[in-house]
Amino acid sequence: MVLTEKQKELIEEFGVLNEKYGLPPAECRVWGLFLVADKVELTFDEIMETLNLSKGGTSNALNRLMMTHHIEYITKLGDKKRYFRCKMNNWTQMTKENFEKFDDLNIILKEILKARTSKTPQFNKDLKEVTEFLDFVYKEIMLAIHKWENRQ
Amino acid sequence: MVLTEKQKELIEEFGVLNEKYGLPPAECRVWGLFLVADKVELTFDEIMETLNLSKGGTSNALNRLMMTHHIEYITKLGDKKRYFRCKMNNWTQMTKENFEKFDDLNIILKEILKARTSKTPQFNKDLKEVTEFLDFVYKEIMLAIHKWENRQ
DNA sequence: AATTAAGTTCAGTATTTTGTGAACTAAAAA
DNA sequence: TTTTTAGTTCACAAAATACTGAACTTAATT
Repeated sequence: MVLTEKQKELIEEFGVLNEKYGLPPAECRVWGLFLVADKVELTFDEIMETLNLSKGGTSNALNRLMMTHHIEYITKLGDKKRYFRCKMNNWTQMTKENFEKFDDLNIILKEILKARTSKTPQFNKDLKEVTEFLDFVYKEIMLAIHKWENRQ
Repeated sequence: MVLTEKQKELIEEFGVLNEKYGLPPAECRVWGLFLVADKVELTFDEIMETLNLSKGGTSNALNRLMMTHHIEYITKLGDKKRYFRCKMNNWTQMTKENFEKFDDLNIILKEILKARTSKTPQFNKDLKEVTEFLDFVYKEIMLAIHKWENRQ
């Protein structure tokens, strides 16, 4: 598969952004390829050749993307190959999970607050307010997602 | 400064969580120390000794935490030392910035959508819906933060 | 039964990221 | 003016991460 310069550029841009969130470069590029490619279904070899990845690297990236539910594969009768494709119906789920991780921070902050000395009342009050703020934002986000899911 | 086992544990827990978001371990521990310590103002040497960090490592961690506005320092007349402390009044700002980074993803997805082939209408429709979802959630989050900032 | 196809696994390498500690700077104290 | 204090800088070492490619597995085909 031949990519246009624009497609390559978008893959890299998408990659750099996701690397910031801890994904390995190869995995980002594979995910990005699914988003920019002119076809929806891609085979192992196509991905490997288009991105100049090794077999091991390709295998690893695809399996990680499947574990995180970003992609899936389908099979075709009388064909041994797998056809991989991007899952587009799980973004609200994915986003929800992301914000749940954001709530983990608040859980630890509340634990910290509970364990703090009483000798620093102003600090404790400030920290309490932070946890209240995070609680509030988290609830509003979940409400917003719920609102989206139940729209007509 | 001597820490209780509980304090040490909380520092590590807070550290592991923040390492997931790309912060170096030493920096996470320093930040965590400010959150669990029985004092609000800590000196360079206190931090270094309490966490068994090197001078360079301590200097680097403190400067990075200052650049990201997580901590600040005050000085005292007739005292050369700096007294570092955690900034607790910038969490709404910090949170806002975090969500702006979340919006960057949507900006790229919209670019990708614009550049896509017209031969994959279902995929394009799905991707468009993702961007609309992300738009919606982002707006609701900003609204929520605004609501919090303007509460009485 | 041998060969091919489609991928997996893993040892080793390359790269990047972190942290150390000694040498350095700049200001204050002796 | 020398010494001490408070911290910075930077070369190097250690550790973690990511990728490659060859050997392997499993199933299908010849």
